Order: sequence, then structure tokens, then C-alpha cells
Amino acid sequence: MAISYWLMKSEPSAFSIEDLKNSEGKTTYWNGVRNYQARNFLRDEIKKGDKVLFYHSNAEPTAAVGVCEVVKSGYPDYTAFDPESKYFDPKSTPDNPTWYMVDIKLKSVFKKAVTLEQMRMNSKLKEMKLLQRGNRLSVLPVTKEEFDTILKMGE
DNA sequence: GCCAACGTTGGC
DNA sequence: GCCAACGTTGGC
Repeated sequence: MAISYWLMKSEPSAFSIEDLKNSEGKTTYWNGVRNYQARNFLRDEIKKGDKVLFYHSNAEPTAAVGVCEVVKSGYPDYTAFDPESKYFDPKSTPDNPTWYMVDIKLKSVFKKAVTLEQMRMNSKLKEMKLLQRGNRLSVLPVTKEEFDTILKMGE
């Protein structure tokens, strides 16, 4: 099966690509998604081996900063079961989980971060979901062409 | 810090 | 089921 491409947003003040680099095995679980559309991607679409652009939102600058690979496809986000967690959601139970997450591993950090401005200026990327108005999803599908274009821009 | 966009909640 | 109020996201 062909692999898919994704873009995942993180606020660097919460979890940056540097934090990922310093994580054990350069791997982390991508938890805390509490949006149904994004949940559906995590639960149903994102598979082991898929490639992911790591994106810094609410940052200076906002930019794609590296590439990750999915090492574990969707499984229940157990932080939703923990009353102590800030991601706790009483509607989600182990028997019937509402929320899902995946594990990602850092593959490479861009030599040059690809800023949102650069993406907007590249006509090849004008269809990108990230650039469309009002898109607040923290997980977005990216086409192979868009992925490859951004990869080149980051070299 | 502001505010547009948009998702969620809850009264009816 | 409608929709106003409210909360959150995220670019600027």
C-alpha cells in the first residue's frame, strides 16, 4: 500500500522539534488531539511508514522544520483516561475511546526551516490545505508533490 | 495582545 | 434542530 503524507502542528513552546530530537529514540506519541476531523485521520488514515512534516505553529517563524515517520498507527490516546492529565476527557473510556494518537520518529531536521511565507510564495503549494483560510486542524493531509516540494525547500 | 475563523455547548 | 454564546486556534 502506498504511503501517505501528513503535516502535524505543534507549538514549540509546548513541544518543539528539538524536544523530539532529545526524546528517547527520537520518538514520541502525538497525543492531545481533541478535534474529530483530526481524530479520524489519526484513527483511520495514518499508517505506519507514512511521512510527516513537523510544523511549528504560534512560533517565530511559523514553519515546517523537519520530517518524521509514523512508527505506530492509531491507538487510543490514554491521556484522555487520566483525570490528572490536562488532556483528560471523561467521555472517552478504555472500552470506547473517543481520541486516538500515533507514534512518530524524527527522521531529519531541515537545514533551513520552510516558513509559512515561503510556502505561500511557492505556486506549487497554492492548493495546500495548510494555506487555506481558517484551517485550524492540527493534523492535515499533504500530497506527495507538496511534501517533496517542501523537502527541497528545506535542503 | 488582537482578532478572524470555526468548533462546541446548551437553552429553547 | 436551530442558533447565540463561548472557547480555542493560530497568524499577525
